[in-house]
Amino acid sequence: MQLASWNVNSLKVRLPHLLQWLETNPVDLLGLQELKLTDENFPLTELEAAGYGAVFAGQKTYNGVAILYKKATMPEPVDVLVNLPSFPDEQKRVIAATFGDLRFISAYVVNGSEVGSEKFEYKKAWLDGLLKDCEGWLAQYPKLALVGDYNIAPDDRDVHDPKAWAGQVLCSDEERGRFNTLLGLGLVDSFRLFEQAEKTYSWWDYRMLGFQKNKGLRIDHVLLSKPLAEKCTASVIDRAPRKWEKPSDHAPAIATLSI
DNA sequence: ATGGCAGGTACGACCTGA
Repeated sequence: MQLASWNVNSLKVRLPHLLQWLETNPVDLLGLQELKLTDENFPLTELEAAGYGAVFAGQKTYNGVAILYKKATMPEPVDVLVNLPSFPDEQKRVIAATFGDLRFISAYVVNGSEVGSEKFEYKKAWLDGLLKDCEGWLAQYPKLALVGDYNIAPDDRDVHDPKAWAGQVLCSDEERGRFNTLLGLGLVDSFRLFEQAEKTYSWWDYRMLGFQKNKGLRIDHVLLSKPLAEKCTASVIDRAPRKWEKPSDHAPAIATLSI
């Protein structure tokens, strides 16, 4: 089976890309972030026509997350949870659901704007809430996947210009420390289980020809609990849709599991 | 050092993203 994550930066604009991508990448579960639309505008009809069901938590203008599941291979979702129990939040950044014995979570971690800013404090507090809840989830669900836009580049290999980004938002010790704490709880960065090409990123700035110059960061991750990581046979980032007309600034991350 | 691009809101100019 395949588990994936994609920050689509407006599902309204990116629906054609999503449908096209699913045609060639019929993943079983897909976490989406930055829907930027309300629930009544969620394109459920179009996705169901493509063979996918969905659970979603939308929001006007900002944020919004969803989980798509392939109806042919996945059981119906149960125990749907929106947002973090440990961090009450108006912003829709987390959705979780159970498919059989697999707990799948799609997360849109706070950006943080600038180290030291109010939004950065919100990011740290939000991540602390995630860490707290994750500890409980891992105890409850041996097979757990936490995918999403983490807005954290875990180490310098994940940054096109580590010197320029040193200490900056997405790369600071405070953010990386929390990411490592997450790994310490028992999650595995599936991407690093395998040999990877250098300078593989998942996000490129729209400006300054970021993609053309490969000035990117790897901030979108598929994290797996150990029982799932043991079954993981591949983990890649698909740059292809970043080359399409009017792309999202993020590329999808995909893990393949032998289950 | 700065701004650059894109989406949304709403129809002018601003907010947010990373």
